[in-house]
Amino acid sequence: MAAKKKHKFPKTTVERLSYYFRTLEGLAKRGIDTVSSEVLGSKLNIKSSQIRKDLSYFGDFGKRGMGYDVKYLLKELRYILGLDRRWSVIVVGMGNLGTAIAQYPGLEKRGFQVVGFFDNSRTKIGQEVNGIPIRSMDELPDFVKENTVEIALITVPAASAQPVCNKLCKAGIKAILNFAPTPLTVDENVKHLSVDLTTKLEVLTYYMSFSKDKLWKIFA
Amino acid sequence: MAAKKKHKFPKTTVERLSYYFRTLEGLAKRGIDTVSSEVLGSKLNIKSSQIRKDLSYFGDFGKRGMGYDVKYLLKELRYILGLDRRWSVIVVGMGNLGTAIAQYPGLEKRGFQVVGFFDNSRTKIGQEVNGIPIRSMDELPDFVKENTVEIALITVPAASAQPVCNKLCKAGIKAILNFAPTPLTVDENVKHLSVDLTTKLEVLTYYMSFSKDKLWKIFA
DNA sequence: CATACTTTGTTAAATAATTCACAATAGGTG
DNA sequence: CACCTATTGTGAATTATTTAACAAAGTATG
Repeated sequence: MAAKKKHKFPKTTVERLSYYFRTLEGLAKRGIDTVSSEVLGSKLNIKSSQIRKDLSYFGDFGKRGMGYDVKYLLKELRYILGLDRRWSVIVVGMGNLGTAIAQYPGLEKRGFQVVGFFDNSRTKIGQEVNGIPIRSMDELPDFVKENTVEIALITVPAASAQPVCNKLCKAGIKAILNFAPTPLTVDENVKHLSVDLTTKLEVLTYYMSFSKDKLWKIFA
Repeated sequence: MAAKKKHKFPKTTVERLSYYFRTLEGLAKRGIDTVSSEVLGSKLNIKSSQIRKDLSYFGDFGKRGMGYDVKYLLKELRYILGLDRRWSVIVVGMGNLGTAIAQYPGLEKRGFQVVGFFDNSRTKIGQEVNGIPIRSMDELPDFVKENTVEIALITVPAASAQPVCNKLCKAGIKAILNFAPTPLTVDENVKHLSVDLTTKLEVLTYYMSFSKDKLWKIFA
């Protein structure tokens, strides 16, 4: 089952796989059961050769002359992206952003089960969001262990992000998605990425001010 | 004043400039007025040569033997990133995410002035957020023109993102930051980027499932 | 003011990512 | 079943990005 090939591949490949997956879901929903790299690429503004190469890092999923079977490729990508299982997620920092993300329906849909909320504000602790209580930061280490939580979303202000991150690492979390606009120093073995609203806006204003270039096609 | 050099530069350079800017702000706040590329790099897990190269695309901002004057470099980066002026921003889609972002203090701090909210839900129109009323989508074109709005944040569900985008382009918006998990087709001359929570999570779960690699240092 | 020390800006080298181009192959057709 | 068309998978070529290395240029010191 999938992931059978050897080579190193570009860091951006995995991100593109996610886009392919999403686009294929749309095709499947419309009852389309075969797609060529050319057609898939045209929907994403990606060259067909890029798609074929990305997929080839993981296996031979297509049929020459015929293209890719949508359902089969979806199954393979689901496996590669780790979406064939459920992941337990906690949200740390229940301000506006944390609360919004906690209720984002896209999480459940992809198998990300939000099982706990944490904050250190007296007024917030004990309140419920989606029927789940907001817990004190002191409860975090035990909670992570008892519920085998693997992923944490950090939605605290920039200044508290690093201490929160340290606590999460110590508690044995496996991955962190950071929404605080600050770089984090994270344990070697903990995967982490940041999502950064402010930086994206600044990239936009740079291009608005100085450039006629289009931005990345992939983000289109 | 800045932006004086010729060459093409990597697409990722602008994003890094934003990180440099943010880090320099921190240094300035701590009263530090000179920094070397080495020290700046160590704070961001970026090689000093990368920093020097990125900056060199835009000008000669440092002094050999001395490093960079923090305040001066901040001023130059502020100019390059278009942060030396105010930008009028609207938010389209006032669900949880839209509401959260509308109240994000980082926007005002960087000169992004949120001047209008739009939604098409009867129950939401007329309500106020931060003292600003939520308006009907019908009012959008006139509002954009009358208030010279340049940036729109799309926080509607994936299915409505493209129609909203079309409306924004027609209304003469200059840039779009898309939070809906779907690719958009946008007018040639409208800059746009997407911020994608789901994709980032899927990248994480791929790496959790299959790889011992660290993720990008820049996002650390 | 000569020497030692720093640290930039830049050219060259090394790596990485994308795109091209085409042989290999599956399926359809007469 | 021979030929035609479509489209993959991939090695080679191209393009893009990062890193190394170092001369140039500044400060500090005795």
